[in-house]
Amino acid sequence: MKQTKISEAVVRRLPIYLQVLNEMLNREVQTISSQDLGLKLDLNPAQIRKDLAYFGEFGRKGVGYDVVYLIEKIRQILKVDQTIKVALVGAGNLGHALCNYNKYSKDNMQITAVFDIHPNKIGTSINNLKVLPMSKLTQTVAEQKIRIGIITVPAFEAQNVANQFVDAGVEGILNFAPAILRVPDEVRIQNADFTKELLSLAYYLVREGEAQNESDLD
Amino acid sequence: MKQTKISEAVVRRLPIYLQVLNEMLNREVQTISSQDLGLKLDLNPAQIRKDLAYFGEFGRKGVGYDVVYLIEKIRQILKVDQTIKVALVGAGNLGHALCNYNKYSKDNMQITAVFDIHPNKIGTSINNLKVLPMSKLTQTVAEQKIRIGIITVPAFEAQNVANQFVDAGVEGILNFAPAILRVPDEVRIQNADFTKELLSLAYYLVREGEAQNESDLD
DNA sequence: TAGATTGTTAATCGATTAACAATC
DNA sequence: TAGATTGTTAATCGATTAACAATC
Repeated sequence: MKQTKISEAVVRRLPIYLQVLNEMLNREVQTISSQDLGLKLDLNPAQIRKDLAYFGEFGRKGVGYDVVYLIEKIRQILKVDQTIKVALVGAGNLGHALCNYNKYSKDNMQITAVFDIHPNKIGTSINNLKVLPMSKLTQTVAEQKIRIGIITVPAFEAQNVANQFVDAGVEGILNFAPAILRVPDEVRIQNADFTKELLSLAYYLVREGEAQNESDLD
Repeated sequence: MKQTKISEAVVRRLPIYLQVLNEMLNREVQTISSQDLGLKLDLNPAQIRKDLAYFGEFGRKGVGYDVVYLIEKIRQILKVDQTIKVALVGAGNLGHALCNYNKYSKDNMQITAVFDIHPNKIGTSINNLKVLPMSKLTQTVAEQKIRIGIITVPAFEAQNVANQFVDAGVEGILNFAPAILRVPDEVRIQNADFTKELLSLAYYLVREGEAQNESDLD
């Protein structure tokens, strides 16, 4: 109703807030101000207040935000107050890593099915999950009400897997393959390709023989 | 000299351009226009031209961009025309995955040393690299002229590893742990935490029982 | 009450896009 | 020459920040 169309930048900050809030929870902090949050995250307090205000009035003037309550609210916003089921295709090292993270996560996102294209992977177990053949994907997604697909296959297989996820009816795809995927508009794609992260990090290196001259003007 | 201070958004797009250009190269395409690139990437052609123009005049009016030449130029900008050495701490599944990617990558970023905190990992091999104890980190970074550190340890160990990387003199850190790391300003931190990616993806799911009403106004 | 901090409006800043002269 | 496409300026759009009344 009041939803003005939330920008991606805002949505990307919500999980970061959640992370700090969970840390606060562990330290049994009751209340946190936008000021404190801003200090921890190098963000402007006004921005944090504005981000949260898109979704409701979660704070108390003169006091700040109740940690437990704000966690609950952000979880609702992100829809992880309910369990969200996730399927993963690509039972390699990266697939294993994600399944393990999953096991220890407090978030309500659960990888409940793992698939692979290659016969030698099928039938092996990851975290008590049997690796299934791709032929079982559509059926499993429907039966288990899986809503998100994760792609951890090599780039050249990624589009094919994405197509199958889309046909099976997932609403979002997290893609780790270094490939540009085409999917219908109604399916959300999120890319998490660390080769690109690494390349953009390299940009900020100082080229050998080039002095850094940032301090010149101080 | 002409460097007006390039925004992060621009830097993050450069690896994406590089990816498409490499695909074009494989298909033996000689020349590509900002129009075509924009179509492939869902980006505005003017934005692409502007991004590239920050760094020089790489195109030809009426013709477009020479694929080979532009790849070369973007690699120079990202500083991956030279080999950049990378160290990784955390020889778990994720560490393995990154080392493997690395092996097949055409980019000049090389993981040349792997470390772990836990004695049972030390001495094992990943991709012909012996896993070293943390005590060897400083020395190895110096000797091998390693410039980037990757952190693939659990969250509670991440800050400690980051400190050691900083002390050893790396210029950038790619952090996969779901933790907020504090490092000096001159060290660049890039976070690649997929738990956050997954959470922000969940935001775009349609809550059960809520009809999607985007098509109402068409 | 005095101090602190929210939610929100207005001001600022920066990024994206449109438009077009230059030119291949 | 006519058509295409760049590099760049100006216009637009959107995101961040400052400021402050409301209020705990």
